[in-house]
Order: sequence, then structure tokens, then C-alpha cells
Amino acid sequence: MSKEEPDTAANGADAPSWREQAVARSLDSARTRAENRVQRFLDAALELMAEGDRKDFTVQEVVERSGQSLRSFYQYFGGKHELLLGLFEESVRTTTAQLAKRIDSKGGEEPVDRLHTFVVEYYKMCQPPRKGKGREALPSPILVRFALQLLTAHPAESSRAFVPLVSLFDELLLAAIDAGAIRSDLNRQAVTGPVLQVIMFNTFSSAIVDGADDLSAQDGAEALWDVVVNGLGA
Amino acid sequence: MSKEEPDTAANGADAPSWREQAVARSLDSARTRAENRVQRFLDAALELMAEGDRKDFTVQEVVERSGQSLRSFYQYFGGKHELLLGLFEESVRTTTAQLAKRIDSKGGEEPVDRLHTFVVEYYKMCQPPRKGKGREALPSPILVRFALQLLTAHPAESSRAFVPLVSLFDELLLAAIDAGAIRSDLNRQAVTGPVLQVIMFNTFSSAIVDGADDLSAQDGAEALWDVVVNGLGA
DNA sequence: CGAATCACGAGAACTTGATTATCGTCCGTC
DNA sequence: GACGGACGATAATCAAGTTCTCGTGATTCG
Repeated sequence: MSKEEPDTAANGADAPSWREQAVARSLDSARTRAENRVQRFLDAALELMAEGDRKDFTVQEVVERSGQSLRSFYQYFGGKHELLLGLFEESVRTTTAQLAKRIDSKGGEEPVDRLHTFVVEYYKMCQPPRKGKGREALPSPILVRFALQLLTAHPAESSRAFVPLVSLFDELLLAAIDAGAIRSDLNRQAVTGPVLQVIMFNTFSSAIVDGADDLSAQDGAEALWDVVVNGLGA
Repeated sequence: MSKEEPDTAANGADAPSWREQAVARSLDSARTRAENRVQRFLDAALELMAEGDRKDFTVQEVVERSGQSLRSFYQYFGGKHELLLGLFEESVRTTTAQLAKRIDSKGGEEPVDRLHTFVVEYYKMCQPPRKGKGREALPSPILVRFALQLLTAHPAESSRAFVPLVSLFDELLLAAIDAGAIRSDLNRQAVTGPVLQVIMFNTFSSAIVDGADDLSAQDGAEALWDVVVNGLGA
């Protein structure tokens, strides 16, 4: 890759303004084609974990399912972890959008109510699907599983992926503080992580304590909210 | 050449004389011999993760280090996960004992103080080793990593392994409730998991939020305690 | 037009790590 | 002194990720 102009080839991702229009044509086709291919891999992976209670998938499976080749896969992704990261980012975006929507519709007037809705709804989304009802395509626990892998293996990347969710939470938190419902002496940065983490990985809590599973998702969520807001203290 | 006598070569580093003496000499029944072998595998694994910042080890390494054979390994362990489970159980026991000791010495008069000590000290133990000081053999973050693997892959076994820690926490919690410092309307079962989990996996919190690392272990621990006890509410 | 290039599919090959199988030896027992 | 079990050494197998090689159709460029 040494014989082309430095204008188009060097950037694959961000850098929106540039002089896109000028080279829109040639670049556009190449880019959309690439994006399309990437998306096909992502979709295939999503499909794989949606079906069955697949806890994991292999690169091979993704490749086959996507109708593309291993070669292409490694051309577009640096490795499986990049695919995971892609899935995860997308999942966080989706989840956050859905949360925002639910909060706008169900969240009450008060900022605390909106925060409450965030906690309860996010809790539910991270819960493993209860036996009985077929959910929509909500691969939430899968997301959680990946979150773990990514958080341990690639903390920096995952924190980038978490940004939308963290931002939403932070907005709600700030609003609730301004409204006087939440302590104003909090270090928001320092509090956001633990709160999101305790919700997201709530599944583990039950596993740690063994027989602590007897709450419905709704009750568990409300109980957690209670503790988060009021604390353990008398 | 790896055919030394098993008495001296197995333990190189620190001085967990453990049960070697007993075994080496008098009792040599089949059971103690077996336990000795199992223990050598465990020690070897512990050793491996103590040295370097090894995040993981292979079965081969453990086998070599322990001076035993692959065959024996699979004779005594159903697989790597059983070794992990063994390590984890032992680690929880050790950690719990150490916690109990610290609480007895540093914990104050009041039950809340003892609970406070639990939270703060356990927090520190689960923290990745700060650069600067050479710690004793406290493979805590490694423990945490394993906890994750086990919690996701073998929830039942891990909850069994957690029993000592959970019991200790529950005792302290109950005492604090009786003393009137902690809400009496709590479902202890339902609260223990989240609290332990948020302490143990605190590392993730920083990774989720990105730039939330600027607290010392002590400050982070106190901040978390504050939130746990007082909650977010105004 | 023809050659170079490229993107891509098909699939083999390589790598690491777990797990299993084979073989031979040592050691205590009968 | 033979037998059987425990054990070490080592090879074989299996799975999954990753890389490599070849071939082909399309595009480009001289």
C-alpha cells in the first residue's frame, strides 16, 4: 500500500469532514462495500448467539454463516476479539437507546424517577431470560458475558464502548442531584462504575450467595434500587 | 532430568510447611499420599501465578513445576477447572481467615466498625497490586480472575467455595443489625451478594468508566463504604 | 488487447492448549 | 520371583484461533 495518494486510503473510520465530496465516488463504493462485509460478519455472529442457547461461537461458524471467507474475516478484523468488541459496542448502543426510550415513556416527572427507571430497566435487560416467555431479540446475558471478557482482556477498548451507557447514566444522575434527590457530595465518576457494574453483573451475586434467586426480576430490581439509594445504614 | 526426591524440590519459595512434614515422614497411607500429590499441583499453580505477572498458566506448566506427570494430574483432577476450583476454594478460605484476623485486631468495638473493616480490607485484597511495594504472596487479582471464570462456568461449585466469606460477612451484618446500625428490614441473603460482588469486582468499575482510577486503595475503599452504607440518596 | 493487480473464496497448514492414550518402570505384596 | 497398581515420559488427538497458499474473476493500466 505505498503507491496511492495519502488522501483517501489512510483513514478507514472516523474523520468525517475531510474532502469527502471530492472523492466521494470512488471512496464511497469501497467503503460501503467494506462496511457491508463487516456488517455481514456482525450479523452472522448475532444470529448465531440468538439461536439456541449458544454461549459462544467460533470464528469458523461466523465465517460460514456470513457466507464469506476466513481470509476476509481476518482482513476486516484483527482477530476474534475485535469482532467481539464490535458486537459489544453495537450492543451497548442499542441497549442505551432502548433504555433512553423506556425512560422517556415510563420515567416519571422527577429526575429520581427517571434514574429509578434506568436502574430497574437496565437490571431487567441484564437478567438471563426467564423460562417461559420468548423474548424479542435481546441477547442481553450474552452481552454481559462479552463485557466480562472484554473488561478483563481489553479494559481500554471496553470503556470506550461503554461511553453511551455511562453518559446516559451520568446525565440522569446529575439531573437528580440538581433536583436535590441525590447527594450532591458524590464523586459521580467514582460512583457510576460501581452502580452500573452491580446491576450488570447482578447474576453473579446470586451465584456467590447460592440460594438468593427467589426474587422476580422486578422485585430484584426494586430491592437493588432500594439499597443503592438508601444504603445499608439504619 | 526431573527425577528428584519429592521432599525438597516441590517447594522453592515461601514457607508453607503445610503438611509436608507429616507426609514425608510418618503417615504414608494412600490417602495422605494422594493429598500430598494434589497439594503439590496446587502449590505449583500458586507458585506460577505468584511469579511474574502471569495472568494464566497451562496445565503443562503446572505439571512440570510440580514434578509430576500429566497422567497423574488427570488422575487427581477431572480437568483444569477442578484445579481452578481447588485453588479458588483454598484462596477463599485463606482470604477469609486473614480478613477475620484483621477485623479482630483492627475492627473497633461497634459491630458497624467491624463491618467497615471487612469492606475496606476486602476491597484492598481484591485490588490489583499497586506498583511500588512487593506484596506477600497475595494473588488476589488472580483470584478475582478465577472467580469470574468459575462463576460463569460453574456457579454451583463457586457458590460452595464462597461459603466461608459469605458466612463471615453475614455474621458481621447480623451483629450490626442487632446493634441498630444497619437497617433491620434488609433481606440479608439478597444483599450479601451485591455487596461482595461490588467490592470484589471493583476493578471493573474503573474499566467501565475509564478515568475513575485516581483514588488510592484506601480512599476508594472508604468511598465505596460510604456509598454502601449511606446510599446515593440525599 | 494483454498483463499486473486486487479482492476474495476455498481450504490447507500451523499453533497453542487441553485431554487422552500408550508404554515401560518401579515398588510393594503374595 | 511374578503380579498388579501407581506413576512418569511421551505421543496422539482434538478444538479453535490464526496464517498461508493457491486460484479465479474483475478491474485497472499501459
